[in-house]
Amino acid sequence: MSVRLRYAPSPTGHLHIGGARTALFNYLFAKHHGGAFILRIEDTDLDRNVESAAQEFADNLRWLGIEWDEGAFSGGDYGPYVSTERLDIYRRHVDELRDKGMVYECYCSEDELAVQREELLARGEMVRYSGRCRHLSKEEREARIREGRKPTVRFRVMDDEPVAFTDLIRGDMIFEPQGIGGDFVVVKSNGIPVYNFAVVVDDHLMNITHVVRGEEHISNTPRQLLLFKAFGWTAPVFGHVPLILGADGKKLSKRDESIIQFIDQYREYGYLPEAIFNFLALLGWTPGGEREIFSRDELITAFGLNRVNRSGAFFDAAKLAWMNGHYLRNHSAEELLPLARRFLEPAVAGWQTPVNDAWMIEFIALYKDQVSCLSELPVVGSVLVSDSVSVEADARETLENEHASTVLDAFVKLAHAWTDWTPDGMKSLLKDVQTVTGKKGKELFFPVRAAITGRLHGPDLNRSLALLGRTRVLDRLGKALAVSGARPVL
RNA sequence: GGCCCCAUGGUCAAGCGGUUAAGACACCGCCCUUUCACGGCGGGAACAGGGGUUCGAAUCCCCUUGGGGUCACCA
Repeated sequence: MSVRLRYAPSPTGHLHIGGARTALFNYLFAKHHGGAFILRIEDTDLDRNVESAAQEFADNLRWLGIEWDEGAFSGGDYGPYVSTERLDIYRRHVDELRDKGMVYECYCSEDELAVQREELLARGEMVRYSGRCRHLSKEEREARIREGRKPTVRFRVMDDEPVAFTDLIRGDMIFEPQGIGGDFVVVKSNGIPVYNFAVVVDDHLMNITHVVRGEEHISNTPRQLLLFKAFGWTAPVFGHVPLILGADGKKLSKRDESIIQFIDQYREYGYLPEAIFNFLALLGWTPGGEREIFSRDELITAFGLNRVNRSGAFFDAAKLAWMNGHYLRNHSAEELLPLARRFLEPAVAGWQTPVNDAWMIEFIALYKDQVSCLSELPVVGSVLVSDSVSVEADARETLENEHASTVLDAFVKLAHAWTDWTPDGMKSLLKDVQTVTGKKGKELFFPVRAAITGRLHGPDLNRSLALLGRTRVLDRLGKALAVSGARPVL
């Protein structure tokens, strides 16, 4: 039988790196085994559902290159793929358990439950439901209904034997019946099933063979296993992946602002999906060996749950930045243009002469090797992209130096008549300046660079000059000359 | 607190009884370069502690310590 895995988020916010990583592991595992990857929306918590969140999940998953074979927003043979569209399915299954006497209505209020919980917690015991409504008589039930109480439906936990399963990542797991927490709620008082119930029904009906999810779900597993058993179904195989940790060493909280953790944010900063894909795959999993740059197909080929780590992993944004830079360097400026355009166009919006694609490609080529994301392009290249450039202290010092004025004066005079403003042309121009002034090396290049960019460091000077163009170069040289004072040699 | 999970450098991690304990990110130094960046070379930096088992433990077992997850009518 072919393998089927799913990613089943609840649409309560943005896709974050933890969720993306879970989706990715499911995807990689499914594809590795030639099986199906499914996207299901688990929206049983009506209060927390966020409009358009599901759509946003789908968009970001697609952007990352994590495509699903069936599921929400694309359909398939096992739909619907959204919990709230499956309510009647759940209802039928609750009825089935009720007929078997395996569930019962519970009329305890949330306040009453809270009091019991506090008591148990204070006593240091595992919180478990008392079973108070387990054996209510018909009269007692009717009395409660008359009080206006809306019941939940609880699953009757028979605490006679431990629940065990073999986790694909952690090995054998055994839960003593006491550790399950007593009869648990399966349908909320609003008639909507609880996640733990819905996933079981959905996973079975959708023929899910492997459930790969975060470690925080470990304690849910025995309850779900009990449900599978109650229905007489074969449970899927489980694999619990380690948590992604924040700087504090705790499970990454969506409210933790010390770290950028939403996929759409990385998208905004101009990260490449393939870099995030690669990075996330290696967070908590390793193919072994020393390599760490892998294409999507290579990851699919290499992936396996057996090499997933068991301990939590700190999310190292600096390494992601490095990896993204690596991918940037491996793309040509032409390839990057469509992605970089939205960052560059606003940056040059104030320019009198409109910049064309060729200009932007050359600009990208000049700077792409030193940035870690596309949004940094206009920042590192600000001296070429802005019309008001400040002169840094060391650059000013250079300009005030004696030979600077000599070089600049010669440059200006030659430049006025110069027609070839290409990088090669600029090379010849500088050569001529060298010939005329006798200055070379740093004495030649530093003053020119300082004059046109206001700083001593930057990318290739010839190309920078060509990009700036005649008008701007002449304009900036004029201003620089005012600083250094003319010492003509021509 | 109960239940459960985890433990190699600052971080990601290789290692599965015998290694000088890989590699990458970050950091530092040198080289390349007109400069910066890229790149190359080099450096500092780790097996939480204690008991076993064994000729021999980072590797296997136990305990301690530390960290984490979870205890909802949330997922």
